[in-house]
Amino acid sequence: MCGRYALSSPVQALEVQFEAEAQVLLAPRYNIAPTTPVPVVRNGGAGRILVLHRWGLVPAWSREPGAGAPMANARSETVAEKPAFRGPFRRNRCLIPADGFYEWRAVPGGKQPFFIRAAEGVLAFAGLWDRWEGPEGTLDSCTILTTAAQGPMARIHDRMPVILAREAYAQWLDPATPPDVLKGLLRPCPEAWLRMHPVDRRVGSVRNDDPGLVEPLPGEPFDA
DNA sequence: CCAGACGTTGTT
DNA sequence: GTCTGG
DNA sequence: CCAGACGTTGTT
DNA sequence: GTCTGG
Repeated sequence: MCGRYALSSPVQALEVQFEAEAQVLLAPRYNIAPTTPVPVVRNGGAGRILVLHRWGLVPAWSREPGAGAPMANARSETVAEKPAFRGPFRRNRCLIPADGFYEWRAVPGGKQPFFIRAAEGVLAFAGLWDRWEGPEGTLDSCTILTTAAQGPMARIHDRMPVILAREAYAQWLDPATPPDVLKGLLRPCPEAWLRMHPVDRRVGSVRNDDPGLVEPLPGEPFDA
């Protein structure tokens, strides 16, 4: 699963890695939660753009945005069939940049959060977006695809975000890519792309947002 | 035909 | 919007 | 994802 | 316990 992540890389670095034109300014964020606006890379009029979408998909046919359960994630195994995701899977695919993401492991007496970061550069989550239009205006929203966790990740949690290689960005974003090719991209990424370590429980509260959240927790036994 | 649903996760 | 259930 | 809230009535 | 907010 992926329900909290961090992105502090400068927007210029994102423009280079994703070959996209940023249409927003970004402040560093170390505790990004569902329902907040997040940067996504998607096709714009003339090329790739980096824009903000609400994290938690609101389908175009929703009666009220915010009604119904939050859809921060979509299972990659069923995304092509589920009514809420099928349309966006065909037409509205996006990349969601992240330095890394948090997962919580149940331990006696509570939950221990871990930060799983990119071994190098910035991660690209596979995402979908949709546009809801109501009387009050337009809401662009997005969701992060998940897949089975593999390797050391699996000791913390059984799901993880789909993370794409740079070589896959164009295929994922191209509306003409056949569904069977897309499905081939929806796999757990190689273990070598990730590093992980326990972090302070402060990350649990979304009110906390500082660089200390992603730092390794001193003295914490780490057998993941 | 119309009405109603449309999601994931973790925990028990 | 599109599918399912009645 | 976790943290935090969770309510009505009548009176001013 | 369950929903809402971030």
